[in-house]
Amino acid sequence: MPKLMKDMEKSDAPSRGRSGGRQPEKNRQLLIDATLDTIAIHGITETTVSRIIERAALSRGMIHLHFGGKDNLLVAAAQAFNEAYYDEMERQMAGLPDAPAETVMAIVRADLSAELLNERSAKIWHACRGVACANPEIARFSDTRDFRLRQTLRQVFDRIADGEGHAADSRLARDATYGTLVMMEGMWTDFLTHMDAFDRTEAERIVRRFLTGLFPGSF
Amino acid sequence: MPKLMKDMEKSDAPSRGRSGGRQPEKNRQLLIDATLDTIAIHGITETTVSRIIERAALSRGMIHLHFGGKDNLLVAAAQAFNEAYYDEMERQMAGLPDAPAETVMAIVRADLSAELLNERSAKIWHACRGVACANPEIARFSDTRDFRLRQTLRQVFDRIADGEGHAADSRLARDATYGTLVMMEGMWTDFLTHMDAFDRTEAERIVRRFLTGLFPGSF
DNA sequence: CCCCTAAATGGACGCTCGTCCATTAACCAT
DNA sequence: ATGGTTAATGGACGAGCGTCCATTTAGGGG
Repeated sequence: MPKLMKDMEKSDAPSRGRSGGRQPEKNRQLLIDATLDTIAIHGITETTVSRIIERAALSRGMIHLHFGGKDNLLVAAAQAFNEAYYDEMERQMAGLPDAPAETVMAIVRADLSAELLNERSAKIWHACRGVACANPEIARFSDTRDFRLRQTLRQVFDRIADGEGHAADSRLARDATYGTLVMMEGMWTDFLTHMDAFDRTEAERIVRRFLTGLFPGSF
Repeated sequence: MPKLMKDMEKSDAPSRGRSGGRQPEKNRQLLIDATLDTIAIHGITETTVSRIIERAALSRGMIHLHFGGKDNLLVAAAQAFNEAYYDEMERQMAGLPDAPAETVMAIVRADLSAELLNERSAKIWHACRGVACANPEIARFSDTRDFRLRQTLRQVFDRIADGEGHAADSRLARDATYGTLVMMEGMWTDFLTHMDAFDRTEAERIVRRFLTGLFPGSF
């Protein structure tokens, strides 16, 4: 059937035709993207091999060839999703001044930004969380996300607490970290069910109110 | 096969044997319970008709007989789950003094109590949220839960804001409502993935810190 | 006591799932 | 050109899904 494009330009990259040729890396990525799209559109329950390969416009056997099965593909998709989250987070955080309070708010703002929190990502994130209960492989990636964010926030809050001289309240930085994370997670959940009514400005203001209460001198 | 217990005591209720007889209401409830259990144990993806009827120890046709199909059973189960949440919430709130701040903290404490927030309920809640994206019928019940909690909290926070004289900050009660809800939702999510490390005391303290920041005179 | 209604059974059905493999097509080294 | 290697195809397969219905069973009214 793919009789078209016999020998076309093999211009820019070595051993990589424009299309119709063999491109295992590209097809691998195509499958991952198609999987994430399908989860976002149809939900994890309705994410089937047939739907994924239809969306990727590839043949049925590709999943088995590149991933060895549907389960492994789901794991790879979850991993790719989490990496994309961090890449975008770091992109938004690049070149920021070193002011601790501003760092925290930048993290919050990035986490709630349209690039990171949107219909597609919220649905995928939620689906990953759901299957993570039964799939330790996927749980690992979801947890990594939490862990890195948690680490970063904790360090910054420790600095802020030191700066304000809250030696008396040993649990302050810890509570700030947990409270901030929990608020962001709750907002992702809320976004999922009230997408149209969600207001990023309002969401950010509420987190700031929380932090103002804990660190009056910094926020 | 159920040849046992031909005619036993038909004591307390009219036309209702102890067991082995015909009890449509009881079997309906049995199916709902079995469905929720299966979701909690195996996850929504692995919740099949076969597993449900196996757990309920009923025959295959019962689902079609009582609910007309698996989908309707899931809706009924989601509804029952939400009703159980509110029943328990009201049970814990019964006979409380009318102090506004105490009412808020009682709601938070109840929402985080072992009776309402446990492995089973967290998993079911999460699964319901997930399918709610694709199933408007289930979304209705999940939303009802939010709506009633939101209403109640908002009223109480309005009273508190009035009492403290925060007329200048028109968004205070609103932000307090949204922030409290979002924190509770985030904690349910966090509970799901870090069940062993979850600490109800700590969780409650963090919400209180948030509210102390907003209403220093009341919390 | 028997019959009628409704509850309950469980196997048969068609369908879709995920897996796998025999085959074909493309690329590279010779 | 040719042969070898690997990407890619798509249909076949058995298993399991949810639905449905012919049949059996229980219970109360005639």
